[in-house]
Amino acid sequence: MLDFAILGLLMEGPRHGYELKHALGELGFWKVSFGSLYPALRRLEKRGAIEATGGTGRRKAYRMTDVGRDTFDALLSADPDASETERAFQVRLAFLAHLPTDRRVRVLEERRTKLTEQVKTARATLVEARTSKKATDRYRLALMEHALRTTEADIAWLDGLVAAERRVATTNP
Amino acid sequence: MLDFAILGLLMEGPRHGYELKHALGELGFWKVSFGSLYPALRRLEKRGAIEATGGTGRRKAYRMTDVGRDTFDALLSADPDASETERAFQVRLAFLAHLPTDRRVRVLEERRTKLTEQVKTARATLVEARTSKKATDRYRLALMEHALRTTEADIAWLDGLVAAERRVATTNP
DNA sequence: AGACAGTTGTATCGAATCGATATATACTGG
DNA sequence: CCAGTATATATCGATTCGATACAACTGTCT
Repeated sequence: MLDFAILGLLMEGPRHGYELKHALGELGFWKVSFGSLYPALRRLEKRGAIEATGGTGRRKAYRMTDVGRDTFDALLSADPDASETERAFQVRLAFLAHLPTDRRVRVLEERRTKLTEQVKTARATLVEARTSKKATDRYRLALMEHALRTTEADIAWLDGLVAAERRVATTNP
Repeated sequence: MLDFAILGLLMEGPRHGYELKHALGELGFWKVSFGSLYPALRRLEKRGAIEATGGTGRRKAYRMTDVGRDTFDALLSADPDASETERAFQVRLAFLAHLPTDRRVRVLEERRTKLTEQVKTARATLVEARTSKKATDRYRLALMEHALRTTEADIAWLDGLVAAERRVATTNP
């Protein structure tokens, strides 16, 4: 996933490691560590997906290669299977603009489906915990409720994104 | 952190691996993998914190030892440093009831402080992104906004927990 | 009874990621 | 000019992940 994210960022021009880390961090959902980042850059370089261009001073700027662009397109277009992680989805979302509208909506709706199932089981678990003979710990109940509410909020957010996408699609056909 | 979580769950009685995985999953914030769980059990057993008691059939139930109880207390009482992870906090929260009220409030408020700082920088980043010359990608903006709103919701949630804690403290002094 | 499918349960492998730490250069305020 | 902070790359060991294998137990259909 980190490889995907790096490639996505490099699509907009050369960057060096530190910049990539900050750019990722700014998205708000992943403060990637140097221990992940630099090995990832090495990985991508070895595969020929990126190449180092002498940066200013001690900086080592990397830029995309044709292989890299192909790799990125492949990762972006691969339809997300059910086992896709929260983080994987968010990275995909960050670069969703590279896909055509209909594909975007599909990605969003698949995620929605998954979250809806999660909410269903979470609700069941919560009911179980509340009606259970032996009282569940107050803080653990709070954690469950919070997780549930957060997921519901995520669904609402997705709905907003889908609506926006459809709006753009109709006004700009 | 997994070790901490396992110990916390075992505080309430013997459990076997599969049960521990499900119990953790039910809390809603961590679907731990077998690849993490079984090595962790091995780790704890080697340290003498837990011991296997012959479970039914192929099950291997583990129970706490005195060493384990001490380890758990130490982990629980150690005041969380600033670098504490989201997940570390949530695990701590799951077992917060083992601490006295004043310590509980302190844990919650330290977390609150941290999230408040996060909100501050996230807001700044967002303003920067919106007013920047080169327009930021729509989906990346959406990700930032969502991360911000989620964090704000987390803060409100924490406030609720603190309020509840104080209520309990005064009605039940 | 027997066969077959699904759930339960433990285990292990390689790879990705983390968190801490080391080190060194550039910038900035006093 | 010096001290402190931000920038920047790098590496280490340990943790966690995701996939997979496999075995035993629990039905259920015939």
